Formats: sequence, structure tokens, C-alpha cells
Amino acid sequence: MTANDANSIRVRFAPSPTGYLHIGGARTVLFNWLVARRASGTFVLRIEDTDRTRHIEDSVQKICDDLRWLGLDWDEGPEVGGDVGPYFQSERLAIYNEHLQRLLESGDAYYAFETPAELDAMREAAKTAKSNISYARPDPLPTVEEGVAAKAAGTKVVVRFKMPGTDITVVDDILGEVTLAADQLEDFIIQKGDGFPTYHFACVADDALMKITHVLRGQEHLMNTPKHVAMQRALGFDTPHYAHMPVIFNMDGSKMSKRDKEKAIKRGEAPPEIDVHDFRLAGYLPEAVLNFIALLGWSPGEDRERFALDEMTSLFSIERVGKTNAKFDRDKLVAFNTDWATRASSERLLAAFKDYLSVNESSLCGADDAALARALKASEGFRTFPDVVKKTGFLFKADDAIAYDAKAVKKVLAKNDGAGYAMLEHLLPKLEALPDFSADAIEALLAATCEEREAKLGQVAQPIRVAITGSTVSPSIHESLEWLGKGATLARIGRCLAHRG
RNA sequence: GCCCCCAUCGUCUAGUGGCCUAGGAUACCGGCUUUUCAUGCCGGCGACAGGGGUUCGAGUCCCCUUGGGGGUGCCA
Repeated sequence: MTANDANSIRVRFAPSPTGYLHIGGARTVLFNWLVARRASGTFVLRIEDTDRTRHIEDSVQKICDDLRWLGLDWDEGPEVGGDVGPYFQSERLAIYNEHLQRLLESGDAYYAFETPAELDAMREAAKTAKSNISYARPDPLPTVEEGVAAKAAGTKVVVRFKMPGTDITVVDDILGEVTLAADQLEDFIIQKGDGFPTYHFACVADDALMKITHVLRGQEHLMNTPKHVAMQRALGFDTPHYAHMPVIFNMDGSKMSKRDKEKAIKRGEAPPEIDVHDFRLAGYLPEAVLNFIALLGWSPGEDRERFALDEMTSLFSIERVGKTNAKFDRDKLVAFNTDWATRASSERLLAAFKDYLSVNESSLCGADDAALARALKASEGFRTFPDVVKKTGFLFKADDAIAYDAKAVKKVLAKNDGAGYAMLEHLLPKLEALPDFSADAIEALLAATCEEREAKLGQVAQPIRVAITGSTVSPSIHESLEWLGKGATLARIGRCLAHRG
């Protein structure tokens, strides 16, 4: 069976280009992608750019980049094309108009002339009247001719879909049957005053025309579905399988919104990661992000929870997607990342680390692969990539660029009448005299020093650490010194001593 | 207001009438390992929202209440 068989599964992810890919959107893509790959079906990427006021430049590029970073590819869509394109809704206006005409001719849609202000007033009135429906269908309905004439005269007109007046039941693969009463369903706009279709209409037309068989989307779309089903019936389209997934929230129960970042900055806090790109910048592994978000609303059972994309693909099924909204627990994500980083091959880790440095325009970008790989190795057990930089960054700096952390200096060097400084003074000539500046030789020297001074290793190692890194964090002291080299080690200790007082 | 969806440890979840004195993960607490920061290992704390039914038996089925979420746009 090939992906083009008439009965094969086709799914889609249809973002609107309003910025980076949101982490919740990533979960939606993932589940769709999993359904497609599991069934050897087709995954379509479609851009819903029908709202010109919200369009943000470069969004499509960014979304594509984020998907690539996650390792989720698409079979049809931007950059790759396909047989049922175009895949940008803004390029499909002629197609929408054709189907809109059918609706107009069959009487399932009609022109409407209310202005936005008038509609606002109607909504207000409905509110005070405690009515379910705010839009009163005109009686008699405007004729097509009246609509065309009004348009020709330059009046902004919209087209509304005429709901059938019956209850509508949606069959959802996650939620089961959901019925909405006729008196809850009012006529809605399918073509805006600017001639663009609304989401409802474009989505229904495209899903049908692109032969989408399964629609997996967020639960916020559940109430839209009866409208979509009604249009499908009027248009003679098949209704695809629907599956509405639970929503992802912040730990405090609020929505995960891009605005959270600005709010946090205003409060002087670090901005939280919200978009996929944020997690990339923050030094997470896409494997960990994917693994973590897969578990938000889905579980394969049997207490299994660590798996890569290929394992997820064979484990996934819509039947096992839950109904309960989830909260995004960053602590657990960090734990997953730590685990994935520990288990990743050195090649994989190096590639991911270089990507991290690159997107952050880090000064370590210029370092060679061997040095970076060594930094990774020396940082084993790190949680996210910033930890690696924090731990090994001193190796990539000039000797005189080391800044001393005041707390570290006080605690390790200045305390006890400058015991740390004294230790450095004691150590400096010994290190200088060391013919072989290897980790083993350094270890032997430090061990001997401990014995002769009746000191613990920490009392010897910590002053050195602060002298060469400016902080109390580095890889093992032996490894650090060997790597730094004799010249830089002596220079830094000398400089540290000179800074005293 | 009206409509719809949901409800197991702080969090993510397993559980599809007896295997549940409710399992795992993460967080938290304690201990061990350790030259720093991490990691790792061991142990502990910790939940079926409440109330009615149904049944020999309910976390699992039904109803009500409460709580959370969503919809009610010329946004998607």
C-alpha cells in the first residue's frame, strides 16, 4: 500500500501564520504526524492565512523551521508541494468562490448586509434578552441579486451559511457522540467583507478537497464542528473522522500564551518557554520535548514513558488519547531532557549542542568540534545546554576575561583570613614545577598537598577552581587544569592573586 | 446567562466491575555516592472532588452537586 491509495489515511496540521509554532500546536502536529506515520498515510501541512490583519511576516518559515527541528516532516505543503495544492489558503480564493456559489445557488447560504457595529448591537440585545442566538436571520432572505448589486455598488457584504434548523450530532473518536441542539446553532459568516473565506468555510472546503480523512485538533474547536458538519452536508462532502484533543495549560491553570513572556519580563522574571523556538533557544533536546508533550494527553500504558519518535509511532493510537486537560510541568520536562542528554550518542549530542550555540549566537560557535565534544563529555549529567556553557565556558575565554564571582571569592578565597589565597600561593610554584601537566599528575600533586597540609580535597581544589573559572562550578579539577594547560592555569592563578584585597 | 466537554497523588498519568490495602513518572523530604555544580543509587510522603443510586462487589456504570475548561467573533 502506498500513501496515495484512495483509502489511505490523510491528516493535516493547519496553522495560521501568526508567529512561531506554539508548544500546544506542536503537540497537535505530533499527534497528527503519528497518526499518519503509524498508518503509512499522508501528513499535510496547510497554511491558514485568511486573516490578513493577523498575518506575521516570516511565520511560515519559522513554523517550518520549528517542525524540522522537532524532526516532524510533511508530505505535502509549503516547500514540498503536492497534488491537491495550493497549500496556502490565500491562494485558493477561486476555489472557495466556486463552492460558495454552489451554496448561494442551492439556498444554503445568503448575502447579509449588517455592519460590524450593528452585529455588536444585536449581541448586546441578545445578552439582555438572555437569548441563545444573537443573529436573527432576515425574513425574507436577501436574494442573490440584491447581494450582487450591493457588492457592485461598493457595499461591504458578507455571506452567511444557513443552518438547517436541526440538532447536529458529531461523532468524535476521543469524546464520543456530542449533540448540539438546533437552537444553539445560528447562521454564521463564511465569507468576510474583504472577500476572504472565514476559517469555518476554508477549513471545510480544504479538508474535503485535500481528501483529509482524520481531523485531530484542539478541544477549543469542538463547538465549531457541528457547523462544519452542516456545511459538509450542504456541499455534498464526506465528514472526516474528528478527534478533539485536550488542551494544555500553565501550572497555575492559565492559558499558555505568548504574552506570558512579556508579563514575566515586566515582573523582572525569566520569560517562560512558550513557543517551540523558545525551547530550542533554552537548550532542550527536541527528542525530550517530543517525548514530554506526547505524554500530555496520551499514554501507551504499561508504565512506559520514555520513547523516541519511532517507538511512539508504533505505540500511538487515538483510542488512547485522554479527555482531560493537562498542565505543562517544566520540572518534568527538565528531567526528561536530562535523561535524553545522558542517553544520547556523542555525535547526536554534539550536533544538538552546536545547534543550540548557533541559534543563540554564542561566542562558543567558533570552537572546534573536538573541544565542544570534550566540553559535553566533561559536563555529563547536565540538564540543559546552558549548564554545559556554565560549566565549561571558562575554557573558551581569554585569561583576562575571567570575571570573579563575589560570593565565590568570599566563600572560597577570602574566608578564614584568606586561607584560599594562601593555598593558591602554596600551590603556584608546585604547579609551575610540574613537568607533566596531565590530569593524573595534577591529581597526584593535589593528593600529596592534601596529605601534607592535612586538608580535604575541597580546600585545595576549590581555590584553584575559583582562580581559573571565577566561579565554584567546573568539571573535575584535574580535567579542568589539564585542559586549560599549564600556561593559562599559572596565568589565571597569578591574576587571581593579584586581584586580592 | 445559555450550550458543550472534563474530573485518580502538587503535576503528567496507569486503571475499561473483583488482579486496587490504587501502579509508574516527576516534584518534594530523608539517606548514600561525590573535589564544585550536576548526575546516579536507596528509602519515604502523597490521590480515586462530594452526595446519592445500580450491583454479591464501584476508582471503574447511572444521577445530582461542586470544581475546572471550552464555545457563544467579518480570530483561527
